[in-house]
Amino acid sequence: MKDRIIFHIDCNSAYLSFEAANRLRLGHTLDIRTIPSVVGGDPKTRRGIILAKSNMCKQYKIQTGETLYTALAKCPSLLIVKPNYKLYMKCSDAMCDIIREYSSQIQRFSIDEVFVDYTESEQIFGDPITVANTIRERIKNELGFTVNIGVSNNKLLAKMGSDNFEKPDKTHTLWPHEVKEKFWPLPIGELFMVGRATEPKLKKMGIETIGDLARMDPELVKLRLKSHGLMIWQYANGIEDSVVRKSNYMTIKGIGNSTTIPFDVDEKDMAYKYLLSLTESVASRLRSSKHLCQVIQVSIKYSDFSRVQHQKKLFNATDLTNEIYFYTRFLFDEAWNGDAIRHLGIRVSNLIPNDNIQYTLFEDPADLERKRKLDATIDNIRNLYGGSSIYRSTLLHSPVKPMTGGVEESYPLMTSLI
DNA sequence: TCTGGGGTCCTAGGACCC
DNA sequence: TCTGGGGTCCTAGGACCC
Repeated sequence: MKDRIIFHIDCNSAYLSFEAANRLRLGHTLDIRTIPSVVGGDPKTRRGIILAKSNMCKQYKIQTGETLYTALAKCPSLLIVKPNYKLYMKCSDAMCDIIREYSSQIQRFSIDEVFVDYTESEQIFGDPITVANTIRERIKNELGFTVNIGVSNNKLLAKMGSDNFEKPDKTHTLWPHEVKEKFWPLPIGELFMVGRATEPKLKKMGIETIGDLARMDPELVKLRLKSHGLMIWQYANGIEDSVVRKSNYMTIKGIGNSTTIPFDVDEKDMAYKYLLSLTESVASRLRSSKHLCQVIQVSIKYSDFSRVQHQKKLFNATDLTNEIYFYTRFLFDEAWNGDAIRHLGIRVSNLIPNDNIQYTLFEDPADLERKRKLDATIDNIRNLYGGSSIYRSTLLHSPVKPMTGGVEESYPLMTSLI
């Protein structure tokens, strides 16, 4: 069988580059990439962490994920921009439009990452490196931001090629014959799927580089780290054969929303209000995806950052806001230990298509139809006039918004496995 | 560095069944 | 019968990604 040719295209400092390009397009004269600047949340609402940073932040040792507070201490003149996800989505769409001109086999891995299967396109467009460079130049010239492109025979090596070598605005190959020389010397923490917890375990085994892991006995790694160990051993050896899937939109596994509350909550009623607001978003997204859920999960993060999570499998699948809210309260009561709450989340999963509603023995089908119609009507009003156009009376005179969380439709979803 | 919000998958233990 | 083993379901928690 013919070897595949895979690209991985990765935006450099995505959110910050998108902001910079947009400001220039609007006529600003300052390119915020040339000064210390970050995209981040609002510290007043306790969402103050850095999501993306300009290259100039490096000299101040500002890190992605740290608080704006500590970053400002390192660099008082730091420019802070609030995130604008609608803009980022537009940039991502525009980038994909360019990429699609060169292959129909593309997979949006996240808002700023795309896999491309170039195998079939080679006979039309020619040399993959030349085309990768063309795509890179076109994105820079037409959209105003830069990308790194990794080229190889599988998705893992393509991704490692775009992530781990010189940035920004570069194309790198990481063909299997280059693995030993270019891939193996990298520190083990750079390997996809080796994170905060796995890295120290590997280091304890004397593994410092990706090559160290690749040369280990796979049985030994599996013994210590189970199936995850075997997987990262294969990754270290450049072994990975998943296909570039057109879209994972149809195979969505769950829908969740969560929020950090601007103040600590220690009253059940206030917690319920946030849960209701979250339920409104989750249930409405569930209905618009045309699914019913069979599992509901509530998670609580306390002010000391410890967290608990309780879930329940339902007897009958549902998409009704009120029914989901009922179980949400039940699960919250079960899980909450009375301590001050910082963060609340709701997730629904075990989804099934909504085209075949099971009527229960104990419920009047006409009554269920009425409830479904009510939800559908509310969804329609919100689609037409916005999320705040219709309020639950309990949320009217409270700090809680009628809906909390939610993502744009067709927002690219990623899975932890590539 | 005192840590957002959106996801997915894996594992271990207990309940329950045959 | 107080004792086995295997299978499946459910739940809580952990790990990883961007």
